[in-house]
Amino acid sequence: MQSGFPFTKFADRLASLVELSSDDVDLLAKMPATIGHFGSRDIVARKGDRPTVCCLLLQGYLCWTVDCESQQQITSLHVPGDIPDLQALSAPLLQFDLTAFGPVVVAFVPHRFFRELSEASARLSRALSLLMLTDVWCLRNWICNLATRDALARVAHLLCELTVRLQAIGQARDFRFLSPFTQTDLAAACAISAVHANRTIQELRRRKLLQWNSRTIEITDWSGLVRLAGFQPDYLGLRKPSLQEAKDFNASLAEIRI
Amino acid sequence: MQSGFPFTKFADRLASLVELSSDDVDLLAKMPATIGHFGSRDIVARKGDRPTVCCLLLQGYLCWTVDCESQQQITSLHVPGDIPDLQALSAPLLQFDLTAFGPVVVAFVPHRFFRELSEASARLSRALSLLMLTDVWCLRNWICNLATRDALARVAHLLCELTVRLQAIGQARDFRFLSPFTQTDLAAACAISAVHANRTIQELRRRKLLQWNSRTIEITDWSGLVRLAGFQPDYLGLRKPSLQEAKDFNASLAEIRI
DNA sequence: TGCGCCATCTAACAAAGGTTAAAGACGAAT
DNA sequence: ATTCGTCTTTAACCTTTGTTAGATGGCGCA
Repeated sequence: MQSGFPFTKFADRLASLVELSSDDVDLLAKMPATIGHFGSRDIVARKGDRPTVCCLLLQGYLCWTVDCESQQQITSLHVPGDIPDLQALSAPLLQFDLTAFGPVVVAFVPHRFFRELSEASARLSRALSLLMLTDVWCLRNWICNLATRDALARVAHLLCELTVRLQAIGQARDFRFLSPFTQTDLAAACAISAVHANRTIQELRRRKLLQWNSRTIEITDWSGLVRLAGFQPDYLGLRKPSLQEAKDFNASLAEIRI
Repeated sequence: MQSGFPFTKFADRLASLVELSSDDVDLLAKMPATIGHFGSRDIVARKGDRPTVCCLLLQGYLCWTVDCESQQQITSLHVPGDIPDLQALSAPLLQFDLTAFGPVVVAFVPHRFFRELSEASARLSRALSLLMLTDVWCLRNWICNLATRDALARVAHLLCELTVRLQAIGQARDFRFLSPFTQTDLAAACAISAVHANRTIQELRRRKLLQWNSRTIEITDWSGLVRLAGFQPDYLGLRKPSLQEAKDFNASLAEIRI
């Protein structure tokens, strides 16, 4: 299972951003990688580190976190296929902690490999740049989320983003996915208190937008959730109109139920 | 005044991050630039644009803004010497608006020039990477600021960051600087209402931490402001310990007053 | 000189969300 | 099966901040 696995995960993610040729995929297949396993809350890379490898996330979730004013704050969220520390490639001093949520598998890939990729293929170089850029877009959007939405819409928006990003890598096609996040984690991401996170989830449940039971989240009314959140996924840089696909899927679900 | 001016501004900024050799400065001096002037609230580059030049800020302030839920949100702040759209170099699709605050002078510099710089000098390449990276660090810190501090500390933190960044480029040495920002702008940056921004500023004045009159801000108690904000400037990546310098300066001021 | 515009300021009230504390619920380990 | 710890849920109360609306003040311009 392990052999070839890391690069396909990454190829899927890049393919969600740009169209890849078979030459590109051949180049990616040469990726040297060391596999690492982590448990929930393990810190994969720490503030102050100067790693010479990037973390390609294969399974689970990684978040950039920071202990600020005596509470942990989540500043971004990464799904399999992402390389959270790609932008640190040429200036590898970490200013934040990279924390695992749930059981996590990563591939450590030498910085050198990505530099060689960039030189070997203009398209791959562009793809890597886009990958970095979407992280920045996500950060600005995260700021916008915290700044302009109330707790309910904020949580809804986070779940919309998570769903679409999972769908872009072929997961959560049925709007259902496993989540290692506790309500306290959700609170740390959305900058609300844990108690209010609970109130908010219950309100989302009451509105029949989702179910969230014991580590499984299911979005039961996608277009309702999108409307509540004011979610516009263009900032994710995704090639496919996942939202439209999703709407179609949801519509078909609705038909079945009627 | 115009000739040579753009590159010195930029060299100052890079020198705040890494030590530059005279060769590096010679390379920077070859920077081709077109000067542009903008008025307050002008949009220098717009969401959806695909520019082939970067914006080197020479005078005034540029902010990345986004109209989200019918209100303008500021997601980052840039001072002279910064290149707000440097990270868009290789994937130049803009997802946000770059807005001028106050009268602004920029130098438009072709993307090509920065690619050539990176190839010509490893140190300059590293400096450019650091410049991009500090933007990302600032974004994560901005998230942390919105998420973990109340309005008073949030405003204090923003002013601390602004002061240190200005000092790093040789401005605001005496903790006094011109500001084109209205209280409404401050509110848009800190995600508070304009009314509350006013209350907050008055509280900062009442505590004798600063004066803010008709476009001029003066920090009158730097260490008090730093303490209130819980400000730790390491995320700015600055080479010089500006904070220490500042503390010394403030201490000397205090002595004079006694 | 006076007008209009915009920024600042003030006050009263309303709403959203934080805090504390304690009670259930669930799962893992013994 | 029991116990422990963590996660979820509930309730009461309180603080911060938002909202609305109007007053004040400065500045450019006719």
